[in-house]
Amino acid sequence: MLGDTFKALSDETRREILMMLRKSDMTAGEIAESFSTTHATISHHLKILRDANLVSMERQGQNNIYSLNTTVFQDLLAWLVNFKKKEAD
Amino acid sequence: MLGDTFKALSDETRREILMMLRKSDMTAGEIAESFSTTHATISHHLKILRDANLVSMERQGQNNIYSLNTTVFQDLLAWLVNFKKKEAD
DNA sequence: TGAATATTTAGATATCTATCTAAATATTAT
DNA sequence: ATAATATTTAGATAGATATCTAAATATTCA
Repeated sequence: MLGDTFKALSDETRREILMMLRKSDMTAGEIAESFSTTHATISHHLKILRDANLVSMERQGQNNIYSLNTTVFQDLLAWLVNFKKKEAD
Repeated sequence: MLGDTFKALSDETRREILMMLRKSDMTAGEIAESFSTTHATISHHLKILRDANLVSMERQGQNNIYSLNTTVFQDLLAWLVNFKKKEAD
């Protein structure tokens, strides 16, 4: 749902997480260490990003590895472009 | 702030308001009548859209006329495109 | 098996948000 | 000036959200 995408993107911490994941995949721990909040809080944010399909997760041993999921960004881009197109009519 | 944009867009009612304003400018009353909520509630949503610079308002007699503000959409588009560009590096 | 490590889940709390009703403000018309 | 109309603001409330601590789960290693 589009609302979930926007809601997920409305939080600064989550946007920063996405920015970090542009460079490379990261474990939950690596992500969490970049912030001053607890790991539990970051885990919560990661769940929201997962639910919004903005990231995907893969278990690798003890680690959960997170990576960027570009599909939804494309959907968002499509929504915006379409929005502007109709506006031009 | 980008967060305000996403926050404003995360609400379904507000997205619908923006959709309506693509077709033509509207008074607060006209907008409110399209929803089953109270005028007060719509007024609240309109304020959030105004604060996020997604719409602008002009007083005309007894009416407040709302219109779409495209600048922020462009900013958003730019953010998204830039996001994807860095990702491709 | 049991300890150590990585991560998530549960439960609590404080803040934020969407909504309502009622009141306030501003404009027009009688 | 008073009433009617359009809109917003104030105050209240229920539900959502970000954060914390503590506990649970899963995996690795000695």
